Amino acid sequence: MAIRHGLLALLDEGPAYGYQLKASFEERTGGTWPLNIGQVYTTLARAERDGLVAQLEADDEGRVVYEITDSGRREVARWFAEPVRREVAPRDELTIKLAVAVTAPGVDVRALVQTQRAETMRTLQALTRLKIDADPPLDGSSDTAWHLVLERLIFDAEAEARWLDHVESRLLRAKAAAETPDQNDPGRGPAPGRTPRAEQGTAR
Amino acid sequence: MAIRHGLLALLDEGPAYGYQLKASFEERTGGTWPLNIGQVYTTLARAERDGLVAQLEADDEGRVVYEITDSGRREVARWFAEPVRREVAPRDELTIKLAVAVTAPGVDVRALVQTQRAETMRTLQALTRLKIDADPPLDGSSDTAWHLVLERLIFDAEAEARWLDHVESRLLRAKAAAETPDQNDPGRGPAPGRTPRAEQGTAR
DNA sequence: CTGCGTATCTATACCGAGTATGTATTCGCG
DNA sequence: CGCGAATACATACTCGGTATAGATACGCAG
Repeated sequence: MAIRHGLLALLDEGPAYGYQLKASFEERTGGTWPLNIGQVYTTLARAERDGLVAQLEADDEGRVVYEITDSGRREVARWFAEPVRREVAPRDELTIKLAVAVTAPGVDVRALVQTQRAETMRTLQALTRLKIDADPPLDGSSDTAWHLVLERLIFDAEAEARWLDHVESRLLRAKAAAETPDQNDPGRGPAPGRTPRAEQGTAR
Repeated sequence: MAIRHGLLALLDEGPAYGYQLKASFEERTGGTWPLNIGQVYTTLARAERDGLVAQLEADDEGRVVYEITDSGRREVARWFAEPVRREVAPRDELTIKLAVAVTAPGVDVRALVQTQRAETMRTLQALTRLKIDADPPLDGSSDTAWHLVLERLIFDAEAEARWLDHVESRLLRAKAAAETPDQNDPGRGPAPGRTPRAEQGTAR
């Protein structure tokens, strides 16, 4: 519902038509998040269905202008007042991939991690370059939003890189533990020659 | 396509039916990502349509068993070999909210940030508690995957908290800069009245 | 042993986000 | 003039995700 609320918040600043909303939204995120125009119209249609916005009469050029309703205004206020709750963790493709990979036989997890790390660092560098180029408008200019978005992307990419390093060191430690099957770690080392969890889940 | 590939990778280890796949998937992520069973069937149906899996004859109990095809196997290999590329930044609700909030009139951004920070810290603590409880199976046990997932969630939550702090300090500096419009900050303060990088991305 | 709840198993309808495409008009510009 | 880009709206489609329905099997309390 992020898009819906975002558009609603824009409409809270005054009536607008679809294309205008698309442009406003993209401007605020510095083009980081291009919005498909079709999505704007369907989202507006759904918001209208739910009584959050209403169509005004078309303007001089025949454009369909939308206006926020009282109900919509309340919804925007609620959206801003309530924090985003991460009850269900967002499904991240990389995390899924690694979770499956470490438990699947015959997957070279270390290669996977290293390939991914290189890619993540590439992303991170591209973002950093963008940030340097676009440098710091310390004022309250309209670019602040775009900077915040950019910095969020950087923080996330850094977290991803750190996690990949962490995964790698964990893999190394697991490997070391497996290769020194002497005691000294009572009961932890898996029995050599067999893969734990040969069964799994829905035992038939 | 994360779900599709995840299920495909599971099928790469041997034929299975829908419910089994759901259970396997959830087991590998320690229940972090409950998978709606309906999604499994539709995903399997689409994968079958695309020639990645095929139905075997129903087993003794009449369950619909799927098998991966050669094409599917290639797809899995490709998935593991290629890194996840973040070409288009994922749309994060919080980031959208803040980007809109800082440019919207009449939104108390600092309150928003603080409310969100409290919520993020709550999430982070809950995750940390989980991690401590479930503690470290340093072996190659079946819990490794679940630990990785959990740690990823923690890293992400930490990044979010750090970002919120960063946003707050940026807001403070902007406020300070606005309240002391004297110089004394050579070259940093933007020329009053104009915004650098007015173009950028989707130039309006 | 009867029946109630829970787990297993499949299936379909629906929604929202996202993409692709089609169509028409306006506007800058060589 | 005309061509391409920008503006503007609309629809069809895919995919991930949720809700719900319905069927059978199983444990176990009364």
